[in-house]
Amino acid sequence: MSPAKRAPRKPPRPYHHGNLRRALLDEALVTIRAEGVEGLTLREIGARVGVSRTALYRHFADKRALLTAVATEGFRTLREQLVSAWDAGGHDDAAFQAMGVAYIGFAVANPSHYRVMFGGFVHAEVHDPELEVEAEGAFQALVDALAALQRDGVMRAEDIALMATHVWSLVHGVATLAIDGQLHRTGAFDDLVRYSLARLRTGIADTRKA
Amino acid sequence: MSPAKRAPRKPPRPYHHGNLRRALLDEALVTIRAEGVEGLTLREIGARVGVSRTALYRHFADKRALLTAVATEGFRTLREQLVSAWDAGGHDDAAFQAMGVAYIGFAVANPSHYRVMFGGFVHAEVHDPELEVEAEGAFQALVDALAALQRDGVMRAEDIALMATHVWSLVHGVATLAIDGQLHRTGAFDDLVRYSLARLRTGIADTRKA
DNA sequence: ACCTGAACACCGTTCAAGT
DNA sequence: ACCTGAACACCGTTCAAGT
Repeated sequence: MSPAKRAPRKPPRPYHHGNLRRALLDEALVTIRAEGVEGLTLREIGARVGVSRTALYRHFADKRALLTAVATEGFRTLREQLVSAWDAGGHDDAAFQAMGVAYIGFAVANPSHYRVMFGGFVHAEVHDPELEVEAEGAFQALVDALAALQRDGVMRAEDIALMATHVWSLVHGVATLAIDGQLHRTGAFDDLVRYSLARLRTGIADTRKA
Repeated sequence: MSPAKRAPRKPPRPYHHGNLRRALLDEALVTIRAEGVEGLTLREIGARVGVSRTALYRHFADKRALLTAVATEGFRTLREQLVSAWDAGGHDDAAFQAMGVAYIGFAVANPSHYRVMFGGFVHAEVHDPELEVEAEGAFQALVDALAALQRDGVMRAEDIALMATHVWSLVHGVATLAIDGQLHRTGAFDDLVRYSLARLRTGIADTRKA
């Protein structure tokens, strides 16, 4: 049979040839967004993608491996967005604020990803090297920015790991409270982000005479 | 043979007469602490307490109701510890730092409670009045302290809800990162808590001339 | 290689029945 | 009132078998 005349009567499934993995990940994200991580079932994902319940095990060792892949992807995207904000802003004080907005914005825009990244579903004593690399990379973007600002005399010249973790804690706190619907006591969300980042900056700014 | 005539051969179960609820809650906490909220199964709790799988439904409507009860209890304890720290410290600047230490300390000492309180297992659009009251109470303890400090000219006279949420975000961020094992990049945990609370204070302190 | 159905050992929850 | 066993409709995962 020549390739020319063998047009298949049944069009091949779009996930064939290696993109089943991608389709499963996308479907997982949609499901988590709609029903929470708790509501994620492998069977339903398979059904939605149009594949048997066990097809998923060709691409992921188990359910946790799926979630680890989601988290890994999330850290990579987060790092990209942090670096973008820092670079686009010109590596100065305002760019740092923009990084903070980008961090919280990522979490609020991708709550499914963020919850899997930090919800304790993955990190509990599991050592996935790829996940570790991406998580480290995102943290490093923050460290790099702070180091530059310290060099320029904008921020206090203090232990960089302590300062970066302090900053991370604040944006992580705002992000998780927002995602978990705990901010109904406060006014507009944008006002909170602006206020919180301004107070953060005051707390770590270098106020010595030049 | 028997030690005494009135000694029952089968000692009565300790959970009878109303304390089965208490026993179930305690066992749930132990299990969550050991295996995470994910690993909590009603059947195992029943078995551990020495009761059938369905006995639990006499005291809780369903699994979520059990978790809601755990969360409610957690908010109540948290409020008590925050108020204690604030009162014992004499309602001043140092007492506020002590409140911060108490908040983070509660989370780290009671990760099971804390995870259920904020892990998104309960709060998603569920309106439990008792839970709401206790959560509000804990937040109010923070608001009250900040209001007093604003009155005394220690903290900036800014929107109290914004400021309280900012403070809450930071301690919540430190607490959750600690619980989720994300702070291995930083040095000693106590140093981080001290540093972070000091930078928080600088950020919201009133620096006007008297 | 990639996918499938059947099967296994679990879940949360309901319910008729016991004391 | 409080507790029980049996039953139902689900899970994640394994495995022999198909293409």
